[in-house]
Amino acid sequence: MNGPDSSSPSPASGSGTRRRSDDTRDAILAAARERFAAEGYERATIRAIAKDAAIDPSMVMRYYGNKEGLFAAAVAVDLAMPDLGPLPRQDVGRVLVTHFLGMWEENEVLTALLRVGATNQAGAERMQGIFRDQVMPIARQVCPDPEQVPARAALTATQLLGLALTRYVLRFPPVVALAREEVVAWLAPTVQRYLTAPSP
Amino acid sequence: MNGPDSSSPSPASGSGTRRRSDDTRDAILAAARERFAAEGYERATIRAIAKDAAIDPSMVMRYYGNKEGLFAAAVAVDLAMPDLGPLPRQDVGRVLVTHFLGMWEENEVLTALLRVGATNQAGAERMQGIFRDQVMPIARQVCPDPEQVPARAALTATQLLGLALTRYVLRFPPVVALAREEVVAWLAPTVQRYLTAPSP
DNA sequence: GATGTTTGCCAACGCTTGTTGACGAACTTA
DNA sequence: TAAGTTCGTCAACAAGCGTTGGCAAACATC
Repeated sequence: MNGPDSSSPSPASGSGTRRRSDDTRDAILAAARERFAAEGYERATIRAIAKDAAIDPSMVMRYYGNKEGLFAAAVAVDLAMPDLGPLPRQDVGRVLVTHFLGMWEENEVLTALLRVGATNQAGAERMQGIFRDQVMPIARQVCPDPEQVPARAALTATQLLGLALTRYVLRFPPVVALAREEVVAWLAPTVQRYLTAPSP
Repeated sequence: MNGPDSSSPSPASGSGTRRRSDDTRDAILAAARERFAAEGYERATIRAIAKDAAIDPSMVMRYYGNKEGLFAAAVAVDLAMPDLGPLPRQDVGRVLVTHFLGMWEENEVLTALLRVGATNQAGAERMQGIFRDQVMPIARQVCPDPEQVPARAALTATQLLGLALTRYVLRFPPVVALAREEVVAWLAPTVQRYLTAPSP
């Protein structure tokens, strides 16, 4: 049998011997991430990704089934959210904005996901899932009223994703020009207020 | 001669007789706006737009030259920014957020532009132009220090575009669920601070 | 009524896309 | 060494794309 190899044996994970083709698989994923981040879903063609990875386009199909499967495999996001429990309440804004900026600048997957999410339904749903599973839980740690958690997490998302959009996707010059500390100094109070301040 | 008719005689403008084909032109633009807003640049095909407008695809080419020309003609954005001069300083945040929300909900062109801007270079540059020509000037009316105008306008853009992104493009459920008054109540102080508060 | 222009449809072009299947080389196992 | 599996290339496909040019009907002008 020679299917699309949907049972990927987690090559990077410690256990399991590394297969001979895993270098190729990794090269494909790296190229895919780069293309998706730079051009979005439709314009990142399988042929271009294969060329970047220096292999034949049909290999992409064999290892990831189809383009959708490649995208799903390429963008696996772990925001690695910090634990806000043992933190002074007044620091959560600064810590979150700092963490968010760091994450975004070292990880092109996030830009890829945002670019794709803007035009692709599957991409948008993926982002919704990340928000629900990784952002809302940490909001639950600091929100005064549990009932307000979704709304407060949502407000935080508007500010942080708006920063990512204008800085890393649209690249508005004055947003790009801001130093990281400036961004933190301005945005931290906003996030702080959305998460912890009493309702207006 | 029978060129792409680049000298469009502004049919809707009061002066100038309305040509026989202007209904077709308008139908094309309306269909294009809808498709671009719903699917982004690449997936909004000329064939689909023509079908929506109930005409032949070749008509689109004759009237707008090519797909790029169609996009340029379809998304002409006027934010109709209010004059902040005769306004109490403490009201600018609320007025701007309210205006922004209204604009965005009655005008699908804005969603089209944001969706396209995320994957298309021309779209991103168009957004930069709107920010530069329509947003920065009104920031200039209320900013204390002229030198800080770009940065403060940029911060405002991160918040407002982040709201548009999560509410109208990605459609995060908790953001969609917010009532307009809630959005204004939460975001107005943020915008107010970005534009008028002393630097942090 | 004849002439020229405008409006629209039709058929086709060249190209790119995702995707498939056959086949040889490289490697593994016995 | 022999058999079987894995890895990779090549050539091709069907479909869809933006785009083009020709031609017929509708209209305007004289």
